[in-house]
Amino acid sequence: MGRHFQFNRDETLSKAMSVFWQKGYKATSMKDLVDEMGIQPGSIYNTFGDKHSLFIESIKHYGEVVTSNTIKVLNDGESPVENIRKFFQEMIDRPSDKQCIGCLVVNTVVELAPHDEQAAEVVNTILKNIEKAFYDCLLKAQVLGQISGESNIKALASYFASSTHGLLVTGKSAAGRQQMRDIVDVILSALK
Amino acid sequence: MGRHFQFNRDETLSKAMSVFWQKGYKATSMKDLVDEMGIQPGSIYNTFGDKHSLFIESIKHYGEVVTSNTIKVLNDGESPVENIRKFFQEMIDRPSDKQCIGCLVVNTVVELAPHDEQAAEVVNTILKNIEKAFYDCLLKAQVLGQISGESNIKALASYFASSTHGLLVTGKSAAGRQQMRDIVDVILSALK
DNA sequence: TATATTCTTGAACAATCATTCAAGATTTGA
DNA sequence: TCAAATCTTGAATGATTGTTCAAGAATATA
Repeated sequence: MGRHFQFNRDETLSKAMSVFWQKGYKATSMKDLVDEMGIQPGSIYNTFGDKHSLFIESIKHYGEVVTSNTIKVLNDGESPVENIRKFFQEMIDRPSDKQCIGCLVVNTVVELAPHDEQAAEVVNTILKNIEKAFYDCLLKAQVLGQISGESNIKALASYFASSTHGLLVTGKSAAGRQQMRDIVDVILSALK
Repeated sequence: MGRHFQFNRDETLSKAMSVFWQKGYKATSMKDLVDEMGIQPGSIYNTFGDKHSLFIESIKHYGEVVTSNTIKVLNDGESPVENIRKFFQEMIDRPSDKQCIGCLVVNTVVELAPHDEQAAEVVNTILKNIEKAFYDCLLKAQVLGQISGESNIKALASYFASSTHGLLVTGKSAAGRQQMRDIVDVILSALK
């Protein structure tokens, strides 16, 4: 019994995530969140706890979306190597979408991870899962004979993850489309 | 005439830079700066203007140091290719130094560049200079016949810059030493 | 319909933020 | 030695921060 919630939990969490994604943790004020989420401070605290808890839940949500999406792209179709190409092609297409806001996980690694243990743990888990997705994909490629059996696919997986971070940073700077394409071409040459 | 400055401008700027480097722009309070720089708010405002101006000057200072250091490493000795290897070797050795604080330029690209035009311009200039240092080095390598004349060295320069960003992000996460070495090995395989 | 329960509101809170400025300290030139 | 000039100090400022809470609104059960 009692009054029902007037808002959808997942929807408001998604909106909070969006604000943190665009502005970063510190630069996002409670006022920003109230404005964007469309509910009052009391409801936010009642539902999500304090600002930090809301942020942690936001990264977790973001991580789930990104991880499952990555796994999907890397497992689609029948050619693992082609899937990795597709993954990086999508990286190039992203920055022009919306307003070039990069990746919440990378943003968090840079802004908070060194001083926020809880945030560090969450993002490290996400990064590990994405690296594992690369590893699984490379293993398939190796089994299919698309890449040499002598390749160090553990190293390659770490490399692709790190290259992704690099692209996300580069994409936030003044890098142009062609430059991003050039970089991706070289990154993918590691598969030859 | 009038009272002399009781502090060294460059020394206090260097200390401010250090705080911004460790904590980020938003997370650094004026109190932090007063404590670390060892001078009172009035002196800071009198000498550097407001917090934002002090930050801009801090990145510029950081950029000069990093750019000249990169140029030095990439031009040392007689083997350009070997210099690139050395550059990335130093990247691996860094994270354990001090407390793994990454790179102020990359931190700024992520935290401020999308919303702070002035900061964006400063860091983009720095990034362009570092990429140019890679380009000049690769050009030398090509002239010396260390890499193929058909290599797209403009693309390679962008790639090495982006790979550096990636390593700086990866180094801030839970990545271990061996993982960093693995990644650098693959990065450098683009030179073969 | 009355009561208990639960969510919503938004004003109020203390803490912290960046910034200012008048008073004091130090120096130079007269 | 006095006066003008300039730097230093740190308390005070008003704005903004994250958070709380009492009052009001909505719902379920009896």
